[in-house]
Amino acid sequence: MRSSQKKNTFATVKSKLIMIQEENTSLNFDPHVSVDCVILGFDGESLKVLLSRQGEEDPNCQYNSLKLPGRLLYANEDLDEAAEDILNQLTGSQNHYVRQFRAFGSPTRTSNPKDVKWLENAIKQKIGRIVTIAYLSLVRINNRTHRSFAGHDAAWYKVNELPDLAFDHSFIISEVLKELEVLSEQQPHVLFEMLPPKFTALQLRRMHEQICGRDLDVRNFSKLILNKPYIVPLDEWEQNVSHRAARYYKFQSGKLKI
Amino acid sequence: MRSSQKKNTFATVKSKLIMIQEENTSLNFDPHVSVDCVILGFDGESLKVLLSRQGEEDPNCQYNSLKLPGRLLYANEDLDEAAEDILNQLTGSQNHYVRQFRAFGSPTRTSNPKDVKWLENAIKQKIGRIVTIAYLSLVRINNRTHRSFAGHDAAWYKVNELPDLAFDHSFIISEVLKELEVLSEQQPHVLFEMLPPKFTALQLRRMHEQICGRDLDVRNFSKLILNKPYIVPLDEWEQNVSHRAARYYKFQSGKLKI
DNA sequence: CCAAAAGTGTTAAAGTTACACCCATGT
DNA sequence: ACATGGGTGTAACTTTAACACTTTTGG
Repeated sequence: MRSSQKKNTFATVKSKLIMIQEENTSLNFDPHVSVDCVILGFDGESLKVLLSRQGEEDPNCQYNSLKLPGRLLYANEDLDEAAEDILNQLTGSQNHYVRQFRAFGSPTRTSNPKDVKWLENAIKQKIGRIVTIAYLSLVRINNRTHRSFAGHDAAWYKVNELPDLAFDHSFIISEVLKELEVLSEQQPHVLFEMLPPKFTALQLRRMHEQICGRDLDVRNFSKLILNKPYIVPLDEWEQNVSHRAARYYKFQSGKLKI
Repeated sequence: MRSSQKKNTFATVKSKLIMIQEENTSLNFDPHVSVDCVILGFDGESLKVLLSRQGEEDPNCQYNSLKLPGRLLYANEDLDEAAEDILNQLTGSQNHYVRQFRAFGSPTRTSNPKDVKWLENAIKQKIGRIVTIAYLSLVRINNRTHRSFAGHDAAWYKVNELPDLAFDHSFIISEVLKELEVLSEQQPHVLFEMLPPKFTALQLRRMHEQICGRDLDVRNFSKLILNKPYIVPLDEWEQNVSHRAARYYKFQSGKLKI
């Protein structure tokens, strides 16, 4: 033991340092790897995305304080595990849909001066570059969802009215929203993760309208969606509404033949 | 200049080394990031994937010598750039389709002893973990494509008859093939990157059959595909075939309304 | 004239779109 | 009674799937 310690002469240590520095700046430079989650929900009116706020709400703040929830990847952690963990930290372990979306690795994605400032402050080390793996997830908005995450507040924001976000997070969200439109056509059943256990036809239709960005015909929508075997009508109706009460439906995950 | 050099005292250098080592082994341990390309082609009969062979063809070789072409990400290089570069190294700068597919980052994906052996041999440093960003690309198979890549041979292999591959590359390919089936339905025009400039209806149909894994009706296929505006018939026919000569078509990338 | 692959149309079924009126409830 | 949103059906059109015979060419 001792004898191996003794090998740390100035020359040896310095050569190791140079080796590592070269490694970090040349061919095999290793970027940091992070996982960011685009967590989407629907409140009956609008599509919303869960963002975490870093630091003060001061509008003169020196860095972009709103960002997607995410963090650097831990050692020995799978990408999917990291995404699940981030999600659970924020929303508890309720049901949700989560899927890898895409990696974003532009060398300039962390170069905005405001973001550099934040990174240096938050991570306490010089960050050259971060390759992030973005995840798309769909959850139900409820009160428990407003949890703090790593000491920072998380809150829901309408996807149509987003302020400036850190890094390329605005871009990532816009790409995810395009993907969501595809998803709503190909696997409409995953969208039910965003609805309450009981929902009306109107809620269901509004959600689809928000996602595909246009109004849908009421009658055609009923035929196409409400007749699916995985949507079952309940013997419950709205209460105390000043018009004919709407029926409630539930999602039956059993057989989801489309 | 000189005075700043002098700051590299033993203590300073050693503390830097420790800092870097800690950074590499604790919470924010940084995995290596690589880009691997699933390069697909069609030879008129079968779907094929371009694999690179590392080292000898000896069946008793100590490591899995066939793998997807790929490499670690360079500093200041975008993910898409890396994929394009890998592709160009192998195939020249002909037309091709290339798109990010998915990141694979299981901590155990590099733990097969054969693969560890190869990594140590090839990269000359201890590799804890590699997160790879897999790309899907479609190219035309021609003679120029059989290039060497970083000193290793590359060759086409039928996707239905693949031998064991290094790491999780067999899995990555199988996932990409599922994606290709989706792609062939949603953006059938990208498939033309795999066909020669002139092709017959039979070649086109065989390609689709290989991708979707079942036989297609000749007449329906003609109606659905050959009538697309982006497929234009030529006044050329096969020569010297012992049956009625088939017409050649070309792909017109101008207006690809589906 | 035979073998081998090319080329071509019709019909039935399913799915999609467009469109308008009466119903139930609270005020 | 009225204002508000709930709920329902039909007809035209488009898309998909199933299916068989004649044509061209070389040997």
